[in-house]
Amino acid sequence: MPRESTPAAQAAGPRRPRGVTQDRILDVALELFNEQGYDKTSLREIAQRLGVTKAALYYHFARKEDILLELHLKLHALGRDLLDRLDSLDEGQLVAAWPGLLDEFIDQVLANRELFLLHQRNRSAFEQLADNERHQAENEDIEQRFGRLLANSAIPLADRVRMACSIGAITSAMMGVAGMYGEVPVEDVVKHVRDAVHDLFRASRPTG
Amino acid sequence: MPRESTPAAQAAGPRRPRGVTQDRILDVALELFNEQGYDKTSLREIAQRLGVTKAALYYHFARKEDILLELHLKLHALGRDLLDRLDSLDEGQLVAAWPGLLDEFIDQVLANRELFLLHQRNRSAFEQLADNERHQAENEDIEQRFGRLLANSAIPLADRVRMACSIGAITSAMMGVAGMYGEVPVEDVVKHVRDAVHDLFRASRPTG
DNA sequence: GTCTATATTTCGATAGAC
DNA sequence: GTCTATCGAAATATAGAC
Repeated sequence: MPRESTPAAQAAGPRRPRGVTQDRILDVALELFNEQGYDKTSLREIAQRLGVTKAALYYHFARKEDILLELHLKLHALGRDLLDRLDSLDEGQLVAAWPGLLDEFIDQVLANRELFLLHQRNRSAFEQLADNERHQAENEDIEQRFGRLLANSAIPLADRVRMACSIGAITSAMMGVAGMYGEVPVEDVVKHVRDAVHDLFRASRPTG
Repeated sequence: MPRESTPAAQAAGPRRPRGVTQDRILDVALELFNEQGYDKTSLREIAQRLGVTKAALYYHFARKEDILLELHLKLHALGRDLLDRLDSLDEGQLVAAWPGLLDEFIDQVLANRELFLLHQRNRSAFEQLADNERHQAENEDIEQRFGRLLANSAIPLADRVRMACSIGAITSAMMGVAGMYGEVPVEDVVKHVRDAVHDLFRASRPTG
């Protein structure tokens, strides 16, 4: 039997799928990457689920890596305006503004759970993207900017640590919300997450 | 179907004790997996850095997956006694005991940074291990047990959410400690992390 | 326990027809 | 834009000598 190119698509549905757009590829890829991991997902599988052949994907994306890159850029776009707003603040106002930004971040995670999940579960794959030309050319990586924030000694260390804590707390507590806490409304979970991370910044504590 | 014939290794001879080579493989593998990611690291590279050939590795580990599995089991052993102690508590005492357990967890993360880093950056690879026979036979996965804890409706949701938050906060804030906050002593960072996660459980807040 | 050599598989990527 | 067909390059894994 032929090794690849199992069309099965023409015959499968009542009508042939419309043109394979980049967005459909990205949707299916995101789905599969989250199910199996980026590295364990082959282009053959993506194509199969889309009902096209592997070669068709190469019309839209020159390399497999470019698919992941495109998903990464979506994530990047989300974080960019938050970080831009941070950059416009001086260190004194930054800590005070942080809880508000966390609320926005929580909203973003909620609205883009799959994207954030992808990042959380395929970190090393994302880090490999750093070598990518387009990645370097078009964007400064979000985590580099966040890293500089954490390294900024003008901000008290206690606050920087709590900034890092809050991001980790949010992603960790909200990511697999589906059933993670049993049959509980998502809004309830979110409310408690907001409370928790706000507590990290309102306690009376020594700065240093 | 074990590999068979581990010749006279544990006979307390002056020769190489059993397991030394396995440990060296695991050390190098952990190193490379963290540098490049599990999937992007080939057995050829591991063998090369060890100064042996690829085939030699197969004497010690039947499959590449088994190397990752062994590292996973080390991680599992660390978390097991913490979870065992949790299981011996009833829900009422559990929340009160949590901050103390967090301190121990922080110590474990500190003493095994590379292992925790591996897990954080290769999550999807670890999840693939679930299919592994030995993994299923010998161990109940740590994250499954933690998952049941979070789903335990006998504990107030607010507390369960904060449990999840605290774990994420610790791993997120402490993992890349090397230079993450500039040239700051690790002990200082750890102190602030302890303060932060303790705050998550001492604030006066409504339970629900 | 380690080696050489090779089998086997699968994947990413390309060429060219339609 | 999608297909058929195939290439070339890895990688995992095995066989068997020493």
